[in-house]
Amino acid sequence: MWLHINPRSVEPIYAQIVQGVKTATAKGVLAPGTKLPSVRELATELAVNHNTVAKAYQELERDKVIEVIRGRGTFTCLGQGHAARREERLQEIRASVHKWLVEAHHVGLTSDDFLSVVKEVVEEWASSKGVGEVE
Amino acid sequence: MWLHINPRSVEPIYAQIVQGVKTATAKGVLAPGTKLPSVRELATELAVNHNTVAKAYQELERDKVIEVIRGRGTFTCLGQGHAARREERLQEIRASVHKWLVEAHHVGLTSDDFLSVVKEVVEEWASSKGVGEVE
Amino acid sequence: MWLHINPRSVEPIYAQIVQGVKTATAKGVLAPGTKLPSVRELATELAVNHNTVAKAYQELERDKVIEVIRGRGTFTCLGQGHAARREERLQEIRASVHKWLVEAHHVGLTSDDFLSVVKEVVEEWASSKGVGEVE
Amino acid sequence: MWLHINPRSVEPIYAQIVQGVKTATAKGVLAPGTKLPSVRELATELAVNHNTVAKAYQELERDKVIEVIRGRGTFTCLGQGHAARREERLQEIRASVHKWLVEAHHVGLTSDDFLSVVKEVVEEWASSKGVGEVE
DNA sequence: GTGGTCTAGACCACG
DNA sequence: GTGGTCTAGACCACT
Repeated sequence: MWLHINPRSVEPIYAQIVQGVKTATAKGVLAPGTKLPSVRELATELAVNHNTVAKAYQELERDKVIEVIRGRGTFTCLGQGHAARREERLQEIRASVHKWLVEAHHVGLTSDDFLSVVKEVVEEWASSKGVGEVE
Repeated sequence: MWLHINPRSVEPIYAQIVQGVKTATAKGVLAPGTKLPSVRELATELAVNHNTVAKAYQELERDKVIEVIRGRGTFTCLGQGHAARREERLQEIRASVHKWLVEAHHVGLTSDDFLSVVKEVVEEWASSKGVGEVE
Repeated sequence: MWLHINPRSVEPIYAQIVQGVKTATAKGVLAPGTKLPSVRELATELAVNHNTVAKAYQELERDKVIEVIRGRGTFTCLGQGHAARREERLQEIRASVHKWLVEAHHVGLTSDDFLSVVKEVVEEWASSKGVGEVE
Repeated sequence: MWLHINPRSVEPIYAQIVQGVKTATAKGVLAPGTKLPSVRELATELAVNHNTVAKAYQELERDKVIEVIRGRGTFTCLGQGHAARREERLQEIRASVHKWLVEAHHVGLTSDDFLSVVKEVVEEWASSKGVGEVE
């Protein structure tokens, strides 16, 4: 299964599902056009309430990550994402980086240390992205 | 004032205070050993509930960013932070970077674009850090 | 083919069929008395469930847009519509206009802008109506 | 009360709330910055579940019609709406007008009759908008 | 007291 | 069987 949930996390379950699906589609683990499990299927599989999954799916649909085709089910979108929210996201990214940069300094890491960590994650991402991708 | 709060933000106010103090100390705007306003002073100044400020101060004390000296007041710490929570923070940073990397991809940004944004923020930070710093 | 269905739309498929047939008859693309494809024919052609087409045909028959002659097939009606439901429809139109007027204001359009858009659509309709019309 | 709900309507209750608040703000019945009743207050007043109200408020917040100020409550936004979704809305308006134009013809109304009805609603709106408005 | 999240169980429209 | 909506009641974080 390409999706794992931690019900103990502070992160809401529905948000974990959203994040998981976004990650899977961005990585290519879920190719564009793939059918997702139904709301109730995924709910039983993850042992959560179906409303929780429904909320996640609705948010994903709003973000154009998935789409519902009436009577057939839910599928990952082909043209993933739209640039409309790009600037919005960039601001959020900047705020987040700034925040973690401060935290890093408070545990004795330099800006360079911080950058190394980021690069590390990006590289790990790049390599994992290859796996299972169609392209 | 070196601290600004936005009650409209999704970010909890107490977290904004924590973040603000950490930023100010990391930048050197608040030199080590500086006296901070009392809980009630800061509360009236920011027009927030004093419990909110108290919660922020508690968290800052736990993170060894500030220390309370009974009868004298609250002061920024000398030794900035401790390495104890370093690994914990690193994991959080990795999780955050991963998350935003996914979001970046979903608005059509490449990993390189993402890295550029991060570098940009880090550089901006480095330059602003110089200002007002004692070191 | 004078009828196109989009299974991705939020609009139910049966409603799209109803709307499509109504548009075609109103425009004169389907002259009064024209034979429509059978439920099963249309179903296979549109690649939808035949229950869906049947539901659409039932609604169209209720609205006196088409009539079923047993053993012969389904035909578009001669007298286009009846005034019985007129007041009902007028109320629905008013509600819809009101709703979209509000939405228009919320994206910064004035009432005049709104009216212009409506006129534009009406004119476009008038011109397209001429094509293929018998009258 | 500026908000009335019909639990028997086909329209979902949460959508009626959304529509009601949007109408009230667009008309000026709710001036920008006005405090809305809390989720639970409104829920008891309308005799619906608080989750239903919460869903409506969340949608209104996503549409930037209202905003939540932490611990103080929910308020109508000052700068109402953003032009970002304007083209999207215009397309929806066009589709809706087209649809109702067809329906109008099927009950024997001409395009001019239709336009009259629209104008009527717009004028009624304009006059009611004056009432209670600050401007 | 504010909104946010989650569960459990129900009903409905659609295909 | 698909998702969408609603209720009732619970817990939690924030102010």
